[in-house]
Amino acid sequence: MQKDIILNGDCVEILKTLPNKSINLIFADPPYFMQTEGDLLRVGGDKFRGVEDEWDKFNNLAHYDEFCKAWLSECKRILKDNGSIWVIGSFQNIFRLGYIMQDLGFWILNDVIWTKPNPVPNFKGTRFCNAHETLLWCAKDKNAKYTFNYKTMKYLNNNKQEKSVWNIGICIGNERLKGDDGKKVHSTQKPESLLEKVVLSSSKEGDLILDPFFGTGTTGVVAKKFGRHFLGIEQNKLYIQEAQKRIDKIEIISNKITRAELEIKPPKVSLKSLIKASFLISNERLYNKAGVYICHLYEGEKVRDESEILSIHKMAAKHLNKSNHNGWNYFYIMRDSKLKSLDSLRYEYQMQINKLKL
Amino acid sequence: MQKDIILNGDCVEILKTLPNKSINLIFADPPYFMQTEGDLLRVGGDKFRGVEDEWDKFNNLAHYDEFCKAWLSECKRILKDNGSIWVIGSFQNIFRLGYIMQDLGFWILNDVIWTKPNPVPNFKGTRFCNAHETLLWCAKDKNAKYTFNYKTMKYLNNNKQEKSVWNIGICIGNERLKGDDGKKVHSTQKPESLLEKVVLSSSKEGDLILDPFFGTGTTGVVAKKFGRHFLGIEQNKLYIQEAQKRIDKIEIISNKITRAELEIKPPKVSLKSLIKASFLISNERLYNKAGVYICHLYEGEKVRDESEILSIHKMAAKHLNKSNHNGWNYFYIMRDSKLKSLDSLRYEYQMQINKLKL
DNA sequence: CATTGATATGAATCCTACG
DNA sequence: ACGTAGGATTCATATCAAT
Repeated sequence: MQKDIILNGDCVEILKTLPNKSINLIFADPPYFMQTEGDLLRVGGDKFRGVEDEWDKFNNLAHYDEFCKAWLSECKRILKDNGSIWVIGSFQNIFRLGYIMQDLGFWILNDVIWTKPNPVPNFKGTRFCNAHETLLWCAKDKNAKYTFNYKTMKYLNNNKQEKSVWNIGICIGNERLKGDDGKKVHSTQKPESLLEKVVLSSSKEGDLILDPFFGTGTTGVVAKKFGRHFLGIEQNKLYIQEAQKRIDKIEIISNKITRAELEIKPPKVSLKSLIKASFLISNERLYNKAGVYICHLYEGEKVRDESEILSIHKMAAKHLNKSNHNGWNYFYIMRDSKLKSLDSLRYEYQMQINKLKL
Repeated sequence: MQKDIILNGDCVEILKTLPNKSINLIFADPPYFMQTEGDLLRVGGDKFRGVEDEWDKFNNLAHYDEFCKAWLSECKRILKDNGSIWVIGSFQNIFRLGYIMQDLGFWILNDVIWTKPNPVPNFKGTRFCNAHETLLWCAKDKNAKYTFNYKTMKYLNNNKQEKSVWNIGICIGNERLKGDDGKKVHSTQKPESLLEKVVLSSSKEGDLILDPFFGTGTTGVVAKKFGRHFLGIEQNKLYIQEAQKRIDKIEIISNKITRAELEIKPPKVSLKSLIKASFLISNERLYNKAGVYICHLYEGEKVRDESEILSIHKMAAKHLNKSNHNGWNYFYIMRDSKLKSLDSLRYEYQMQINKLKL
């Protein structure tokens, strides 16, 4: 299957040609069906140019629904079982999209709010200024596994759990593509920083990311930058040209964030193997963080205190008066009159194993 | 029709008894159909108590849809033509609600995001922390008029246009109703500050506000406080008791904000009537803000410059090189060697008229 | 009384690899 | 597919006890 290309043509027709379960991640920014009528004039009388493109014209809601069912059904078919899909919209269309996706069996993981510090104001003072758009992030079905680089997102959010509300400026300045006439090339170009969160949170290095409404290629730019592959679908040849120019300029970044190295799980190590490798001594005494003796190793896999034989986790929980706790983080051994955590031992063991393999 | 009472019984059945076009504003906080399964344990093993109420149980999405179609249809019937409706939900249900409301012909004015600075975290690190809920604000149909106290909301937002994203803390502390056991009375009590924005933005003093899922009565509390009437529907008698206790304690506030006095429009006055009342002189010269002569009054309704006869608005626009402009704010006359705006004259004229009426 | 620290809790679609 | 065991996972705020 070809990668890192932009296919020119009708979205649904091209989606139909793609093989089943072949895509890791989909980002879709479909027409919003804005249903605007007449001209909106700024104070002073010049015309506000929002979205007036032919691609945003539909006869009615039913027509729009039908279109969305078609492309979303194909997306579900071509998505890998452990893939996920992002769809962006605004109040005009996001309720159509969400409803249809639920009906198709997609399982909503989050609705993410993109709040804009610099939205287009409501010129006429007739409503609240529409200062956000909504993204739907869905797994293929209720029980499907999916990639979520939780720790990466936490790290990038000042070491706090990332929330469902993202504050990101709209695409302006140098990032915004402009034609020779100085006018914006695409009426709804998305900011790269928005796509960066999408890509970093829900894909891995080398993944294939599909964007069925590629436009001027923000998805391709970010995918390439972070070492993912992309596949674009776009009807408009001018957009494709502009997108390709942008993408060709991008240099690939590879670091612990793009490679999602923060997501690496602690090594699976047994107490027995730690004893065998002389990281622990048979029947060795275990202490808590404060250096208080709690229990001792017992027959390899268990620990024993004054009354019971338990797993390290159950024993830790018992002495913390909780129903469960991670024993690796709770227990310490004494080495050279200093406390040393079991957790650090398993990492050291893992490193030794890795060296032996080389 | 009775007001300021809480009706006990089935939501849809009671809605059916209410007369057509009798309600100014609806605020609906329906069950969300959370679809949780099993227990969610906190670190340490104690159970998280979210929504486990019977009222949030439905067989499936189709069952939930059917329920929502029923109560939303009745809401549309009883809403006045110039009324509006607010509905709150989260990603589990808001796409059902939005889709159904669009199908019923409601016209979405805004989807407002309630972002929470203090949400329940995602304990297991499996998704983005769900830190918001969504409110839909809709008019009865596409062409319906509706109340929006734009200037009031702007005033309350540090004189900036209020946006579609509201940052409000969840309901905790003294505001949160607790039983004798110290546990929350209602699992989803909404903060009063949320309802305050709803009521102040989209209703007038004396309006009748319906809440078909009254719960512990936050809507009633805020409605009474701001001089609106309310009508509650609630199945649970305990909730009704608690709500009534809260409401009885409330004292009514009446000021320029609750009375929406900032919304008063400039008086509709003709140039002719200003001349007739001697606020203007026939053929009087008009100046711009800088005191530069622009044109003079011409036959009562128009103004004339060196080349054209136009309305004051078109003339202002012409001299500003715009396609339109408010002439009342652009033009000044000379009185006692000082400039005086046409705008101030129409207010003075209006005041004189009002005094004569008394 | 002010400050610090421990504990409780809020609309939640909340684990996963292995046998 | 299903059960089981191992073990990974939270932020803001209110309350209350201790200093």
